[in-house]
Amino acid sequence: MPELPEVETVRIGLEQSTIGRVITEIVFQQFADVMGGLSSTSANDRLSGQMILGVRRRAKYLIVDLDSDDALLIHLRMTGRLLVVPSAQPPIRFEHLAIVLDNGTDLRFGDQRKFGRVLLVDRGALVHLDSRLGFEPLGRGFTATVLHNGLRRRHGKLKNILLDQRFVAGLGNIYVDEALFRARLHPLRPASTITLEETRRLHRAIRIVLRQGIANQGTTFSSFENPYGEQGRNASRLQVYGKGRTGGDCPRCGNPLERLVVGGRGTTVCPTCQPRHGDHPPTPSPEIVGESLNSQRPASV
DNA sequence: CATTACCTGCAA
DNA sequence: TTGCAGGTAATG
Repeated sequence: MPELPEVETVRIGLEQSTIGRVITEIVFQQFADVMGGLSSTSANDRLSGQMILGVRRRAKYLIVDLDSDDALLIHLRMTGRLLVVPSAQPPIRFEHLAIVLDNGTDLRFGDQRKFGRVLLVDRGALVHLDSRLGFEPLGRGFTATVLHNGLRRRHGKLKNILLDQRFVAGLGNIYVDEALFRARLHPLRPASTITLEETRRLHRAIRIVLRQGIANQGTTFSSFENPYGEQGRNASRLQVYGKGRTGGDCPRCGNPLERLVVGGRGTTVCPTCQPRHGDHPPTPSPEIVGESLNSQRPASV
């Protein structure tokens, strides 16, 4: 389930191996609509001969800048994969598109569930994308103050708002649950009631879990891999995500984790450490254990 | 605001 | 056989 750290991991991988390469051919495979209805002929006409100038990320989108005014706008959604492989290699699993490059490698896009897209867009059109996305949570503009101001004027459940890409762009289900746990905030907490002190914890937690995810090259829960087919190492660093289903215990207080549905998504909380109402500190003092949690934090990105 | 559609593999 | 997984757009 690619979220910001996974998409960033893919971006870094693509940057290392595709910049300066020229597209020689586009080959459509299983899913004809992977480019949003663009035909194979049109895709080849417009893309062949174009050089890849850079690979950017905005929220969970990848933007491959080309040397005309074009860009490839890629979203992996749930199960999309991008791999760099030798051109002679047979199609990857669920391959929908092969972008043949001039150095004997292909950029291959596959997606079991066909939610993901590789769109050819005018680069100028990206401002519209940008305008409907909120803060980059690792960007300079995303401060605790900004987060606090945003949360207090929103009404709704904290988790829903953190998942809203128009507010903060790049968080998904995994990292929201992790950030809320680290900040000791309940996902159902009305966002407008969050205090500045709590917001500072949340802000810090968001940045820590995302940076840790990137440093570990993403969370491989089932199928995520980087463009070279390597799995992410972050799954073992998760504190709560995925443990609620299996009856796991809170890594901070040892009580059983709880599973609920928030905004239609499976959610794991510690009912003790993430009290639903109020600003009371969790019953067991988190300080000592909390230090060891923080010690997992990787070098800043 | 919440729910459904989009898809498919896999666990229950 | 059912339903869950979840990012986003569309719909109620």
